[in-house]
Parts: sequence; C-alpha cells; structure tokens
Amino acid sequence: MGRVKLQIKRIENTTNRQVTFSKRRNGLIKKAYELSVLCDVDVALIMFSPSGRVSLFSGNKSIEEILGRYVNLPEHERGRLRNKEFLIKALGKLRDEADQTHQAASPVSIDSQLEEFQQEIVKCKSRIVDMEKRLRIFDGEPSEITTLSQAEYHEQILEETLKQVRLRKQVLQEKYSSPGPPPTVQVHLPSDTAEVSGFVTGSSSSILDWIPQRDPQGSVTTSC
Amino acid sequence: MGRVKLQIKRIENTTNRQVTFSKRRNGLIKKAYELSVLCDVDVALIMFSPSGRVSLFSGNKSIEEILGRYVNLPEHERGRLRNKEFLIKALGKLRDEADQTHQAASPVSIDSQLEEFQQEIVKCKSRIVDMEKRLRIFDGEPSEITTLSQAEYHEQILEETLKQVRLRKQVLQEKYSSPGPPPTVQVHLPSDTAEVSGFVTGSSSSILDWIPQRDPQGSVTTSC
DNA sequence: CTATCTATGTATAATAA
DNA sequence: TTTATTATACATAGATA
Repeated sequence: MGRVKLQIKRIENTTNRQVTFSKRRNGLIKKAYELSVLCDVDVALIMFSPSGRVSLFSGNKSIEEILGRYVNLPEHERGRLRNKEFLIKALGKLRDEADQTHQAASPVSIDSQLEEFQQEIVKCKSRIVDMEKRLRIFDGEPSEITTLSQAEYHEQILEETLKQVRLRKQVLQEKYSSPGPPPTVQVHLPSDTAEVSGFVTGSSSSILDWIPQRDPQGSVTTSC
Repeated sequence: MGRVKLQIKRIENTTNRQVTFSKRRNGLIKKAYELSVLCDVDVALIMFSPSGRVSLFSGNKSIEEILGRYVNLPEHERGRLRNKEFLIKALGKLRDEADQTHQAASPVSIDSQLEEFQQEIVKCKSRIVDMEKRLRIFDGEPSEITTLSQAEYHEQILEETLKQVRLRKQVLQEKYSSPGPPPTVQVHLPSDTAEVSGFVTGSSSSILDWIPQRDPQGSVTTSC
C-alpha cells in the first residue's frame, strides 16, 4: 500500500509502529462497522494498542452481549475454522516469499533463528525481573526495602509524585467546572467504539466523518 | 469499491448479502491479522454470520486470553461490565477445554519449537508493556494524565502505595531503635492493603493468573 | 498523537462459473 | 457457499506540518 509494498512483519521503528497502529486501527474499525451494517451481523473487535490501551468496536449490540453470545455457543459451533483456514493460507504465502528471499539473499538457518529467539527471550525475561523488582518496591516488600534511608527515599519520591498528581487533578477539576466546554470530546460511533482511557484529542474530525451519527446503543461507557 | 460505489446500508438481497459477508469477513480477518503482526498487538475479532455461524480471529494469543485480558481490565479503562462474573467463569471454562485439546497432540518439530519461542517472546513483551504502564503511574509525569478519572485513579494508587512504604519505614525504624523485641506493627489498613497489592501485582496481567500460558492452537506463527 | 497529501498497493462489487 | 476475473473504489506508507 502506499508508496511501497509492506512486509507483514513487526515494524521495529517505534514511531512508525504507533503511527501505523493508529491508522490501521481506524481502518479496521471502519471495515468492521461496514460489515456489521452491510450484512446485518454482530461484530465485536477488541484491540490493545502498543501502549496498552484498549480500543473497542461492536455493532448494534454491546461488547458484552456479543462476548456472552460467543461463550454460550456449544463447543462444536465455536470452531476456529475461519481463522485457521485463513492463517494457513496466509502463512503459506508468507513462507513462499520468505523462502525466495532466503534463497536469494542471506540464508538464515533455523538454528540461528532459534538462537536469536532464545536471546530475545532471555533479554525480555531479565527486563521483566528488573521491572518486577521496581514494582515490588511499591508493595512495601521487605526484601526490596531494607534500610531506613531507602524507605525514606521512596517515601519522598511518592510524596512528590502524589503532590504532582493532586495538582494535576485540581487543574482538571477547574477545567470541568468552568463555563467553557470540557477539553475532551466524547466519541460516539454508531456503536460503542472508544479509546478507553484514551480521549480524542482533536475535534471529532477523524474516523467519525464516514460514519452517520446515531444514538449509541451499547453501554461500554467511556470514562473520560 | 469495485465497479460502483456502495452505500453503507443493509444489503437487502439475501444472496448478495451472504456473498459480501463471505468476502468482507476474509478481508477483515486479514486486516486484523496484519495489524496484530505489524504493530505487535493483541487483537480479537468475533463475527456472527448471517446464518448464525461464528467466525473468529485472534492474534498471537488465544481468543480466550484476549477476551480475558479485556474482561479483567480495571473498570475505568473499560467501562462497566454488568456480566463480568459470568464472562470470567465462562472464559475459564473455555480455557480448560482448550487446554485439554492442546494436551492431546504435541508434535515436537523444530517449527513448533520456533513457534513456542515466538509465543514466549510475545507473551514476555505484552507483560513488559503492562508493567511499563503500571510503573508509569509512579513516574509522576502529569502530561500523561488528561482526565479527572485518571488523576483520581493515580492519586488513589499513590496514596495506598505511600501507606505501604510508610508502614515499611516504621518497621525499619523500630528495628533500629529497639534491636531486641520484634517490631509491633500498629498501623491500620489490613484490608486496604489487599486492594493496593491487588492492583500492583495484578492489573491487566492478572489475566495470566487464570489463563494458561499456552496457546491452545499452537499451529502456526499466529494461532487462533 | 492527529491531519493532510500523493503514489501505489489492496479490497471488493458485479458477474459468471 | 467458494472461486476467478476485472474495473474501480479504498486504504495506507511515507513525508510533512
């Protein structure tokens, strides 16, 4: 698409990845919306953004209704048939492409790929260990805070952070209570689509334009 | 698209509607797949065809895992779920079934090992993302907080954490000042504590606690 | 992060099988 | 229902603001 053909593999550049996510998420929601209207079917779509926020879409019904309908299906009807077929097909194509690439360029052996993955895992795990340690500090875990000065240090940091957050809260409260309109815009797609815990920063001139306004029926309320 | 511009409204002709569904469903799944790979995010997609059959897609993780992650989100990030308990129970059941299915067959090829590593990496990374999110609360970067509910949420977390650290500090003080008898903790908050720890240790990754660390469909690079 | 623009890559409506 | 063809409508990568 666009100027170049894009390989379907993880985009390593963080900025590009986020931008692409933002664009494609909107595209995907649009397609889901069109499908649900054109074919009059229930569609539920849940996406977790790279930053951990969740984006939702569902047709006329609420997400929970659709999830409920899904989990209530008899086991034999809950098949993953569609998905599996598609993936097999898609991956077959990818493999062919990869094969050609490998033959033409650098022959990456399975072994070295395995090794690469293992290294990646080790890296990730050590990072996780580190983060867990940092998080444990806030649990008051005795094994993490062993001296008084450490405790005082953390106390100080937390106090400062708390102060900042309260300040921020105050600012936001004033914004909401003042005569002017609130700075955040509540999104209303025909169904419940929302960047939950997110917010539409600009005016409502994005993906909403192509969707006719209608009363939202679902009830996944955006809490922002 | 195609020869004419299509109005986004229910297709009345049954045959056309079904054909369109079939094609667009595949297109939507493909897009969802690309998004999940390109941007390294979790995506879950559920569609009910006009004839009532269900079509699914989910990225690296199993659909149960992603739905679980969604259901387990803190309320302010997702909106109220009226049937949360029900969904959790139902998803748990699905998890068990998937588990049994998975145990039935285990081809130990290099390919499947590669896959397992890839899945492991994806899991680690998603965990890192979650933890980063939790750690960001303690960064005290006010620009991250743009809504009142976010501010209140952070404030609450920080208050509880501060309590924890002060408790720890008190314990340490007593240890230093009276090196004999074991320190008696005289600080309140036995029940509050549980809540805070619950967040700090749980949060969105609490999903990992009740959903298996395996993909039930470990077949290809991406599974169902 | 969002918007806009342009050149291209894709998806797909209509049709036929 | 799925597949193949083809003409068009759309989506979007990359650059830029």
